[in-house]
Amino acid sequence: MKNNHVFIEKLRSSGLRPTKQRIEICKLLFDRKDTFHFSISDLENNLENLSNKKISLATIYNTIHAFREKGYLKEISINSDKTYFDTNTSDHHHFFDESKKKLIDLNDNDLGKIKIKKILPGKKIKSVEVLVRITNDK
Amino acid sequence: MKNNHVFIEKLRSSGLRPTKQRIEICKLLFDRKDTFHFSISDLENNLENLSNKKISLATIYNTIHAFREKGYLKEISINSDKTYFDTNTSDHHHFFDESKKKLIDLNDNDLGKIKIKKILPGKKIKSVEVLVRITNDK
DNA sequence: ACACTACATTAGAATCATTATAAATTATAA
DNA sequence: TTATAATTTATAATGATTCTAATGTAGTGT
Repeated sequence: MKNNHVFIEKLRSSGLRPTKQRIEICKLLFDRKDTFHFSISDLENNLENLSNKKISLATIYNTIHAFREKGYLKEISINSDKTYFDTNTSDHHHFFDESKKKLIDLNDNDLGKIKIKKILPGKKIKSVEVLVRITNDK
Repeated sequence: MKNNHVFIEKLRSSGLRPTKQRIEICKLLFDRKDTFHFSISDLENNLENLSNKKISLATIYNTIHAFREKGYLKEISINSDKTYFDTNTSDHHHFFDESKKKLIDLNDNDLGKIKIKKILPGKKIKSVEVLVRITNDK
């Protein structure tokens, strides 16, 4: 259980005012052992259950976008009606379980090295994202 | 310039009735040398310019979804407000040029083999998608 | 050729995630 | 404490996609 102070510092040091809504969302996202993959509606539901203070949907969107800009979160590319975010911001990839609509981390050991041989002059690589779609095996 | 007959056969052989709308869309998508990456609105614009018959938006959606189901098209995972499709249905991956908002094919030679070492019991791999985001070098 | 039926097309309405707006509230610095 | 700039909020607007139900059309059998 982390102290609020940790989050207040985290926010302040990246130029975000530590409001109670932001701290509440930090606690939910970052005060946990495992990676958290979530959509805005997941987050909304979790906030409603775990804290009795209601945070407006607009604030949830604003906060998550601010957190993404500050590098607290990674956005994950899935073709889905919803956008997914990941509290694990390190270089890594994902399974997407199409039956459960759940993301699963693939860490370095789970995936061979990816070698990109094509070079485009004047361009640089910003990120490499691998998504492995899986389904129930029949 | 391909003959309509080619498309009529293509459609019929996969169980789709060769209607004039479907043939028109086939001509636009598949009567070209290079891969075509497009969104529904791209397609809509192209249809409006290149053919004088108007095809309703609902039909464009229906047709593209049917074509995807029949394997004529691949859907591409980018985080975007729009869904993108690709006339190249072979196993391949993409650059996404974030400056130009354009997709570029990566063919087999452009990318080393991707090895997935993690196995989840009861699950099978449906697809592997690699997206390499690039920006202007500077 | 005719009629039948299942499949397709269509305009417009509905849906739903996300973004914008503008008024009220709050954090911070002076 | 006060000023001001950032933040939160309810609500409206947006826009891609899906749904609906009426009309049209292709293919089959007669």
